[in-house]
Amino acid sequence: MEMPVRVSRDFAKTYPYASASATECAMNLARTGDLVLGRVALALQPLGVTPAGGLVLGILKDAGRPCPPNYISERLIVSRATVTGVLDTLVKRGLVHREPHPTDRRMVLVHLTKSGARMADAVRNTVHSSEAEWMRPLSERERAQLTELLGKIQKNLVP
Amino acid sequence: MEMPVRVSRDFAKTYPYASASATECAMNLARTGDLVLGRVALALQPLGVTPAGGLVLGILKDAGRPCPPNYISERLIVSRATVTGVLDTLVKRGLVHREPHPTDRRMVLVHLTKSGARMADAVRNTVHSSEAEWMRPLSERERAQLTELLGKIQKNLVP
DNA sequence: CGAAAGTGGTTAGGGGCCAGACTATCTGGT
DNA sequence: ACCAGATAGTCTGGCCCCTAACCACTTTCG
Repeated sequence: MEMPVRVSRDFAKTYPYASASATECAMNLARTGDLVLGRVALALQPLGVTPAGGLVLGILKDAGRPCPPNYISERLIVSRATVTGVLDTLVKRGLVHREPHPTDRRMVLVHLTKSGARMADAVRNTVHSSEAEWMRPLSERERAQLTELLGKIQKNLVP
Repeated sequence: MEMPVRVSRDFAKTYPYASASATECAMNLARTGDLVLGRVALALQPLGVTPAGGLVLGILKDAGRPCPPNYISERLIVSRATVTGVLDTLVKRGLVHREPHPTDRRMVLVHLTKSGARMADAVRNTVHSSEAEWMRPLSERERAQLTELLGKIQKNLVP
């Protein structure tokens, strides 16, 4: 497969209303993002934790105190239903446990266990050292450029 | 949320072995890729087809003839088991049907139905016109830069 | 020829993600 | 005090994705 992915030679003729450069950006963005996510999953596999689980542990660790699932869902930019599922698997692995909120009985507080806290550190270390590896072919200048370009797209996409 | 996503001020102190620029690239890559995929799903929703299903229809359309699932799985860079599932939902929607291979009895050939072929076109049109929208904030020069940078990362990630 | 190795598709089981529905609980305004 | 609306967490049912195991069929090779 070509890298980066390119549109076919007659793209402009087949899709006159489209933009070849935009399509190439979108395809390569999706592809590279997917590759990176796959690599994260691979790097975390030996730790016995999934990317989603690792992110949740990091959020709890950063907060420095037990948090309700709703807080996690906002940070992760993911639905509350999804957080319920991720927490279930973290509980199964003994990295986290749920306790009722002392005053608001609608809520639950998610606590990091000892091994959950250790795992949060291990995840950060693993992921951050992998990232340096992945981005090696880019100079500092190119990395700054890439981040800027991605930021522009995000601003346009998020509103 | 900041865009692009930035690492905290004391990142270098907390993770001395890591690279802040690499981490920012990775975070924004994952985030932007995810945003784009979400937008694709959103754009396709009115058509009643999912991104994975849309890609399969496109592969069949491009091939111009019935294809075995294995071929689709290689093109999609996805496991055969996943293709089985995606085909099941396409069959349910009447966009595709399976026929036994005439000579090799291990295989199946996936045929586009009439409405599947129409859907393949609709998907392409919808996605390509959305892409132009998403990339609007980038000049032609910036788009070329972005594609090049992503290509470098891919080359480093794939082997 | 006939067994071993390879290939193609599916199934089973584990996650992750979502929308929508449901329950329990809080809060605000009358 | 009370009820309507907001909020928190969960469950259901879909879809996507993976690995491993399985079965049927082909190919290869002694």
